[in-house]
Amino acid sequence: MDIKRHIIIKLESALKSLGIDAGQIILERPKDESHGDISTNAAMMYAKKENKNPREFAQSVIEKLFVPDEYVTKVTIAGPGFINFFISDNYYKVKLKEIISSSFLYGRLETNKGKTANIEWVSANPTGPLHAGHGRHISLGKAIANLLEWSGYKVTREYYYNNAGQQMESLAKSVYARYRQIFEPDYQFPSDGYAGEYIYEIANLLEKEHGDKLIDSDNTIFKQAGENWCFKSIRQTLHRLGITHEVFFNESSLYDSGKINETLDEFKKRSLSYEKDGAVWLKTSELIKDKKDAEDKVIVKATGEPTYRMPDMAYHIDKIKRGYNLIVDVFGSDHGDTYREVLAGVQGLGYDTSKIKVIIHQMVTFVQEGKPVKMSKRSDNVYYLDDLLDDVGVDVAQFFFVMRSANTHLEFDVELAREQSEKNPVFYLQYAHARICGILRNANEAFPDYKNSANVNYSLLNNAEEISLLKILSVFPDVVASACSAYEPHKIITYLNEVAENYHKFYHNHRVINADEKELSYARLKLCEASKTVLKNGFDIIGISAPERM
RNA sequence: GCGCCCAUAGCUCAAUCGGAUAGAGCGGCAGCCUUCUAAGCUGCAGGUUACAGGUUCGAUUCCUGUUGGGCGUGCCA
Repeated sequence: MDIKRHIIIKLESALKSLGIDAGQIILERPKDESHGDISTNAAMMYAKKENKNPREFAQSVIEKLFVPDEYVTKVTIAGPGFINFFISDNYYKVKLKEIISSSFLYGRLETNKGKTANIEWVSANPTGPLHAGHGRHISLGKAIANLLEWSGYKVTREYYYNNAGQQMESLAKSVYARYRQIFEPDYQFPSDGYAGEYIYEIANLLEKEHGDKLIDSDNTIFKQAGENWCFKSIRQTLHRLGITHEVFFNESSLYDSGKINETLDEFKKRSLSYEKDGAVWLKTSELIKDKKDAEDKVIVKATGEPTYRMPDMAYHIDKIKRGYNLIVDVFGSDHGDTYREVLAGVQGLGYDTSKIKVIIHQMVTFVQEGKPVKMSKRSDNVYYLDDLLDDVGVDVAQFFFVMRSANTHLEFDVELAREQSEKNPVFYLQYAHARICGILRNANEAFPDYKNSANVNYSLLNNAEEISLLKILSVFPDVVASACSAYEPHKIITYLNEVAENYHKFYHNHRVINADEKELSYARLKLCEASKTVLKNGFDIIGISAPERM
């Protein structure tokens, strides 16, 4: 039973009997209770086309709706011409049964069932551990991947791995220098080297294993040791956050398979590239249409080496060819320009880029006592993601990173995040869950036969707090749908806050377990179970745990 | 200079393809624990949605301009 569908069908047939072939009808959940449970602006939309007074037109629509019926108790016209539907409490009790029986599946959608999605994110180069600033990117991607899964996609999580180029040479030189300094403290550290403390650690490992035998070795072993250490570090941090990528796509494979040259040839063939100053340029100024004053970009340097755009384009072509229904890229705002170039190039070669969705998120500032701080525990003055996770905990970090809309700058209050108190917004939600778990534990003792009770009298749930809790629980699937289509997991958090608020109010006003009123207790316990389900499922999407005790 | 993004309560942020009286948390003030978790609940105060125009039944949302901030603007990735 889907009430929205029910109402849409009624509206469509009402409009039809007025001679209007309705296109899309938009239903909303009004903010104000007095405006009913569901409202539509359809009358205003079509009145305009028909050149009629919206309120009068709404009235003629209502006359054709044939309400009240089993689930719709009342329909009113309000404001400039909204049609407001009031839904019977009985409907929500049917919903409650559904929530209980769906359990961990409640909120999972079929919208994208049978479709595949690829999401690529993190993709940090193996030149050092992840730092705190990476956190937003990582947590956001994790939550979006979860959202896609909840909407029905079969999701492939992918990491674009780049262990080539200047950066790796620099890493090798850095490791070598630290290694050699063990024996020759005055040995010069390269000016463009990685100053991080972890380089010492890698060097020490090499010394432990090989002594001084590597002094005359070439870069290879240092590069390998550095890469291995860094990549292991990255994966360990990701593991702490519960992230596993199914695919690590190695950039170098694009060279090995000849795809870079292939792509380059295609550009030439289509006259989308030209040579100038010894380099090859892509005509991005012509290819990019939605940005003013776009300039041409170099894709092959005068040295003969492709710039990063080349493999990026070949990579996207590869992903397109793999046939996903959706390809998601997550980028920080510092990559805001380059993705346009890459997509424009790919599109220029005739590929359909409409399936590629690029999520751009703004940067993070870590704040303490109201001031932006460079948090560092080490000599290299870097606040690593592991340090942040140690400081505030994995759940809190994940929550804070996903809490806000991605396209606005995020202020991460480390002080607040560290606080294990009611001030911390994570605990408000988790506390509601733990509270429910406590009650359910008590119920097992108070009513040993509760678990086996088949017939629960839901009609006993009649208080204002019970009804509004039921109503909020019933819209969870809609919230998942809207969060997913907008790629905005923070919408889930906003919603869960409403759930927790309604639950706490219910809890505060009504006692659940009461030996004298067994029937009522059972009904309320079901309401608790449903609340727990919604909270738990929501936590799963945003990627935090659901504690049973706090 | 140019491009992209942003500007909402003292602070951090929401606001359903443009909807009805712009909402939460924190901070401030005032209350509620002999009953299932007080990490909770209740009440009060706090706004010209940066500014100026425009579009329309209706604008925080769309358009133009101005101001202020973030990020780009490498033959780095």
